[in-house]
Amino acid sequence: MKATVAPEVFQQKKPVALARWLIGRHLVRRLTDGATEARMILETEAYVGERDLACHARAGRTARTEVMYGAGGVWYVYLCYGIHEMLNLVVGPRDWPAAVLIRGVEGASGPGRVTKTLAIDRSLNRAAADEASGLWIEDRGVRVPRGKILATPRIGIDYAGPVWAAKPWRFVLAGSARL
DNA sequence: TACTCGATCGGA
DNA sequence: CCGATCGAGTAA
Repeated sequence: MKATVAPEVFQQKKPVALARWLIGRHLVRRLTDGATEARMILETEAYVGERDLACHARAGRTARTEVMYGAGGVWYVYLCYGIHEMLNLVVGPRDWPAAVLIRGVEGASGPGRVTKTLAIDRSLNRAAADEASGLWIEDRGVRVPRGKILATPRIGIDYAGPVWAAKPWRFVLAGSARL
């Protein structure tokens, strides 16, 4: 079983639920030589709207965050620490900024490693999550029991303050990453 | 235009 | 524990 996930799925106003649901789905990349590589998603984080002080959209609409204000189903890729490309999937309806950070896939733990491993960079920013862009999500029928998905606070966002830093919006397939 | 600080990682 | 490395956001 293999099915590209339709963009509408990511337009639901449920970033946290979508972040959890993405665990067990596959991130699929088509390389320049035409070959495709699919890796199961093992770790994600949800960033939820302008109120969420950990979310880039806390600053409102800017050149960088504009992509998050579009309808879900497109990629938001940005450079972090001047070194690492971070891959996010924009989620939620139009004018409601939210995204899910892909923090880990099979064989690559950590957001910077995910992008490096799959040759993902800012050229994919604002691109649709479909086969035409060369990077998309598939549901290959893997069933992940709810109890196998752990929820923890998000990583590296202490600047957001104790309330937002404590939100359990990071999801990890049990045993696939450190807590 | 100047300055600050990262949704991280690898090496000491 | 620390340095790398650069662009977005903010203040001026």
